[in-house]
Amino acid sequence: MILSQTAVYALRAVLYLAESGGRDPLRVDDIAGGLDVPRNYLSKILHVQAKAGLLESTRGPRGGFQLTRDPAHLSLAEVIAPFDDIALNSGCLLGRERCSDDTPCAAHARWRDVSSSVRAFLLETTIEDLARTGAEIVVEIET
Amino acid sequence: MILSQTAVYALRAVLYLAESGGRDPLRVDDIAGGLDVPRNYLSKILHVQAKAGLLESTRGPRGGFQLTRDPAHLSLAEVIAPFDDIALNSGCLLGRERCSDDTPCAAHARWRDVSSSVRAFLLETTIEDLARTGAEIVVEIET
DNA sequence: AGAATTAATCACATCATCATGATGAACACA
DNA sequence: TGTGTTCATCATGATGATGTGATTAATTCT
Repeated sequence: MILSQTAVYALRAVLYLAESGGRDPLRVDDIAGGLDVPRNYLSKILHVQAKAGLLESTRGPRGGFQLTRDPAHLSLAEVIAPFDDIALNSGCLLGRERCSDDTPCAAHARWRDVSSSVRAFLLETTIEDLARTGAEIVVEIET
Repeated sequence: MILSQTAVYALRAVLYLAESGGRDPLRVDDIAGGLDVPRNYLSKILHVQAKAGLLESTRGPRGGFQLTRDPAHLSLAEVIAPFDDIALNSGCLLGRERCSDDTPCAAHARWRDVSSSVRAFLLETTIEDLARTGAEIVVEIET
């Protein structure tokens, strides 16, 4: 899988918040229930996102989590960043050094194109893009 | 990382064999030493590749591992297959189902292009492609 | 046959990821 | 003030990926 389970949870939670209008905070219990994701695990993930500034958390009655950012200007990369290393090894697929710039292997240029297209996708796609035609968020993950 | 450590070891080992001419078998000790990779761990990996038919192993003196295939017709995908699931989730990035074909989200088509370009790269690039201008295989992996 | 060499295998150890249950800390509201 | 609600955090466990050391099995060569 290209994203860790944690990053997928993070994305789906942010998406869930974006699709819920975002007027009042949503509780962890509701988000976890809606996504069918482990509650306490999600709680930690949301906490990390709050510390990263993407979410605002409020405790006590009527508390919960809210987006602090406009989904139209929130990239997938930003949501993923606290969990997965997005660098995606822009150099060689195998982590070679001699293969970076000076003496590229025959596949080097093609790989660079491919890997940078993945990066570009994550940087340029917004949460709003995913939300549009808001297909329901489904549990099924490839085994 | 897009590939597991194990898959990277597998690729580098096959590459090492391809670059060594392949006339006589190479011992695990030599490959592991040349790549600076854990010996016994590599041994298991090579064993799996032998069972997959990519390598031939011979025991006893003058034994070791040899490629059974022409590097020019051996794709990265074939080398990786026994270790990493190459499927790369051709559907939605988030594993949604409703987002597959009928009601794609706004990002769906772009992601499908990106993910299929990764798949195409792995399927179409050969070991020989990597070996050409045979940049030395270096240990450094992005932390 | 016997000794040396080499892969194959076994038995663990270590670590990160993913996950659960219980408890603590902040907050709203009567 | 007190009570319930909610996030925050702690302690622990399960699992798989990665890695290590010792032993076994097959093969070659003398």
